[in-house]
Parts: sequence; C-alpha cells; structure tokens
Amino acid sequence: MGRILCVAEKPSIAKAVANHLSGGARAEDVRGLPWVKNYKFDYNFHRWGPSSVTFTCVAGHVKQLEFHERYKKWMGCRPADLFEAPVQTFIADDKKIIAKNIETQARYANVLFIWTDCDREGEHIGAEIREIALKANPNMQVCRARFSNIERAHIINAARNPVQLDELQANAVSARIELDLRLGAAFTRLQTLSLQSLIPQQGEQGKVISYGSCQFPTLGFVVDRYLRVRNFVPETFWYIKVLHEKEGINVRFTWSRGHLFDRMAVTIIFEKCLIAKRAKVIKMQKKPTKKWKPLPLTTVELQKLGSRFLRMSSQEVMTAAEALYTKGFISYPRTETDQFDKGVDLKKIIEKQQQDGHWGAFAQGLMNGGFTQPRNGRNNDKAHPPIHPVNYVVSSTLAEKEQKVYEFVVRRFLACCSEDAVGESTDVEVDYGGEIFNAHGLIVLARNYLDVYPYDRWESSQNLPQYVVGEIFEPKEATMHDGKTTAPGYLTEPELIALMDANGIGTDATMAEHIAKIKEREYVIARPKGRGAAIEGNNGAGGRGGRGGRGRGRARGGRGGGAAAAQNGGGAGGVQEFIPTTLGVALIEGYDKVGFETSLSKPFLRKEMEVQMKAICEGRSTRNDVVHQNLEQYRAVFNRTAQQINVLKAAIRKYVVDANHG
DNA sequence: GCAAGGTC
Repeated sequence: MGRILCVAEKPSIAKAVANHLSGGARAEDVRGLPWVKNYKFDYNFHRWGPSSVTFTCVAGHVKQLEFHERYKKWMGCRPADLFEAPVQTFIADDKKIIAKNIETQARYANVLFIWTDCDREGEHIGAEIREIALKANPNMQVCRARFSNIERAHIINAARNPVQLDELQANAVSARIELDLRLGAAFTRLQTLSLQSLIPQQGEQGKVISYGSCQFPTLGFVVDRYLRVRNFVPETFWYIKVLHEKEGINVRFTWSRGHLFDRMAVTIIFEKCLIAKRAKVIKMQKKPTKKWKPLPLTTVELQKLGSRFLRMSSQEVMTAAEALYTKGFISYPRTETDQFDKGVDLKKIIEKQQQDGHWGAFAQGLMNGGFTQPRNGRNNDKAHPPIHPVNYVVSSTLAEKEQKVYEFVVRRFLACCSEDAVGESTDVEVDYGGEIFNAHGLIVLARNYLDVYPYDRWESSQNLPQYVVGEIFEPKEATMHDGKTTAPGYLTEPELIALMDANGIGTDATMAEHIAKIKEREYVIARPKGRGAAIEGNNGAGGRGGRGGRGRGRARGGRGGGAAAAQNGGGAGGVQEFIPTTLGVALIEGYDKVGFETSLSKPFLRKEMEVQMKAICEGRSTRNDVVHQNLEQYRAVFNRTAQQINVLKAAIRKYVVDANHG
C-alpha cells in the first residue's frame, strides 16, 4: 500500500480536509505542538490506489532568510554591505518542532502531497515543505492539491487531480523576501546609527528607527494628511437658499450649483432670482428606492468597520477575530472573498443564532421566510469564504473585545441574508430666475436588514408636500449666505486602512501590524477623534504631540500611552485618528528633500515591486533579475541618502529642537 | 537592536 504524506498550511485545513477524505480520521498528537495533529486514515487516491495517509500541517512559513553570522551584528559591517551580504535560509526557531514532524513523517512516506493555500505565499510555503521533506527522504514523489474552498466535493476532486507546485509563484515570493530583508536591514541600520543620537532618548538604549517597505508608505499617508491639514487655508464661498411653505411644511430648496467662490457672481444670480419673484416646479418625482444590504464580510472591511464602530484598533479587532476563529466560533478571519459559494448552507448557520437574546428573533424571522441570498461582491481569493459565524456562543463567556467582534460578525452575516431596506424618495426641482433648486425627501418603508445591523444609517427625512409639475409659487424666503471651506480631519484608522488597501501596502493579514508598528516606533500617535483632551503622551522621540498643535496651541501633556487612549476613546464614533510625531514628519520630509521621484515614503515603490512579482509569476521576468534590478535601484537611493544624511539630520533637528522649545 | 509574510 502506498504511503501518502499530506501537508496543509494550517491546522484547520488539515483537519477539514482529512475529515472530508476519511469521514473521521484518527488524530495523533505531536509532542510539543498542542495545536497540530497528525491525522491517520486510509484513502483510495486515484493516482496511487488504496493508500495509508498521514495528514498534517505547518503554520505558515517554516523557514526564514537571514544574513550570515558576521552581518547579523550591527557593527560587523557597514549598512551598505547588506545589499550583497551572503544570506541563507534557516528553519525559524519557533518552527523547529514543525519541521521535525514533517521530516519524521516523510521518512515513512513515498508521496508528498502538498495542501497549502492556493496563493503566492502558499506556493512558497509548499516549496519550503518540499525542501524539508526531500532532505529527509529524497525518493519522494511530490505534488500539490489545487483547491479553492473546503466543500467536500471540491476537496475530493482536488485529491483526485494533483498538480505541480507553481515554481514561478514561489520564486516571486522568494524575491520579495530577499528584498524586504536587505532593504529593511540596510536602511534601518543607516537611519538608526546616524540619526538616533539626535533624538532625546528615554531609556538606556536609543530607539530603533526602522525602515520597511510597508511601514514607510503607511507613515507617508499619515504625514501627507497631516500636512494638508496644517497647510490648509480656508476659502470663503457663497450660496443661495430658498424656503417655501406648503401644507404647513417648510421646504428647504438647495442650489444645484452648491456654492461658488465668487461673491459678485452669486450676487448677480441672487438678484436675478429676486427679480423673477416666482419659482416654477419643473420636476416632481416619487420613486421606490432601496438601501442595499452589505456585502459578505472581508478582512479589510472587518478592520475598517471594526476600527470605526467597535472602539478598538484594527490590530485589536484582528487579535479578537483570530481568537474567535481558534475557538471555532467564526470562520477563518483572513479572506478577500466577498461572495458565498452556492453550495454553502447558509440557513444552517442562521439557525444556530436563533437562541440569542438580542438578534435571535431576527434570525428566526430569516428562518421563517425572510431569508434572501446574499449579494455577490467582486472579489474571490479562491481560498476562503467571507467571514461568518460558525457556531453560536453566549456572549458573556467571551472576553469583552471578542464579544464586540463576534456580535459584529454575526449581525453582518444576518444582514447579508436579509432583504434590502426599502423606501420611497421624492425629488422636487424648481426653476427660479433661471437657476435650478432641489428638495429631496425620503420615507423608509421597511427597515429589513437595518433592524439587525445598527452600523448603517438610513432615516426618513421630513415629509415633502405634494407638488405638481408646472406649479408656480412664490418662495417664502430667498437668502444669500456665505461659508468657509474647512480643513480635512487628521487621517482616521479606517481611512488609513482604505488607503493601504487601495495602494497594495501590506496584505489583509498584515495591515493592522504595520499600523501598530509605526505607533510602536513613535512615528505616529493615535488618539480618539474629535476629543481635544485625551492625548498622546509618551512620544519621547519627538517631544509633545507631534506637530499637531503648531501655531494652534494643541500640544498637551502626556497621559498614558497610545493604547490607553485607544481603549478609552470616543463616543458613538470612537474612531482613532493619527498624527505624526516630530520624528515621523522629519523622516518623511527628509526623504522627500533628499529628492527622489522615488521617495521612500511614497507607495509607488511597493506597487512597483508588486508589478514585478506578477512579471515573475507570468514568466516575463526572473527572480534574480527582479532582485538585482531592485537592489540597484534602492542602492542609488541608499547612497544618496547616506551622502545627504545632513538633510535628514537637519529635518530632525528642526522639528525636535522646535518641539523642545515649544 | 533591522523587514514582511505566513500562522497558533
């Protein structure tokens, strides 16, 4: 009988697939790894006939790229040497037991069947597994399963039709790994060694001033918005308002031009209106309208909405979601998919929620005929379904943050399975002195999904009276007003996540980490939006409160760290906003001044790396070409930075000294 | 004392 070793990327996949193939496999413990099991069973693979199977897993990447010993020491070489210093992969320290398990199992097997996720990183992890297994048993035949969800029939089909690992995708990841390591280490050491002494330090050892291809663009977004706020100059505008009373209702008509920045022009138009005296209804339209229910939940959406509505940072949201997943209450929390497969029995999931005290009744309503199929979004990562509840859990048995995330996931899911909200909208358009004015009304007729999903707002406006096209009336009041444009707010966490997502900075699984990292590095501070008082403290590197208060007396004394502020933050919209510290602004400004179209703060370079990875995957480019071409490009930036390090120093001095005198 | 990407 053949012996087949199957290896998945994570424990949950190993368990699910083993159970689909076996209908109940024997789970053997692995010493020292409580969450990993080796599932043993017999199975008739078409290719190898009846076989004895061991199904195990890794937990993400197993190996790590590192510099050779000498270059790991900060003083062992110049930072510039890291562009060509020898590197080597090692089994990561915390993956030793996992690797050992693969080796042991490989010795007994003649086929290695890889079941990692079918994405780029998955191909690379598969290649790592292959390397480890072949070292222990060079005679193994190797193949991989191609699967995009864990429905039973689909898995059985994948088991029947093994394919080869995609070497190109694995190579693309390998290029990314090498570039991130070399560039991260080189720039981090350069910055830290040459700039650290300029920053007032608190502890024994100075803080690391790290560079990373994701950290810096993330910081760049925060600084960019901050500068736009600070450099904002309000502009005055003028507009016209028309009021009409009918059937005892005051109807406010708004100007179709909104507002103009030219006072004289508005005055002339306004006079034309007054001279016309009477307005004429040119459109009266009542029509049914809907507010669409939300799409199935992706990770990015969970982080955006979580940080907006749950009074948690995106990282806290992810930590809670992972805990809920591990305990079996929600599905895998890292997914880009916003469409449910047709095969999924959604009612079975809804059924389990009927017992809840808050949303149980709504779930019952769905079971009793209220159910409608969720909408389909445009994204499908072909690996994981949208985030949804898997099992019911009584909230009080969960930690507070897990409660909030669980409730959100459940409500979102129930909302997806219910009906759109239904209303009636009314639009009235009048011609008044040659200008168009509009009034808009909404009546919500059926709230439907809104009843279970309080995170969306859709309210009836004031009722509009009946108008008839052609009707002529004399407005009760027509007035000219002025107003001022207002500065944008500082960047909020959901906005930052949206920017990172749109620019390909980080992945759904890592965006929250990058945000946490730039807080930890004291490049930015987070505070609850719209609350002047609770603040920042503790940004030792840059002094007080970033440049948040320059010229406006905004800087405040410290109280606790960012985390404390995060937890206390905010009212109904307890969203966090980010303000760069003096250090954060100085770094970005410094690099911009050193003057490249390829400033390290811009998302452009990371996007470019993404494009080149695609080229490797499609065979238009090779791993080595991409690595070398990028290293040369960044080496030029590195050399100019090192040469002009005084520009960076000046930027830091300017802000730090300023802050200490302020 | 450096990165980003998986994952527990």
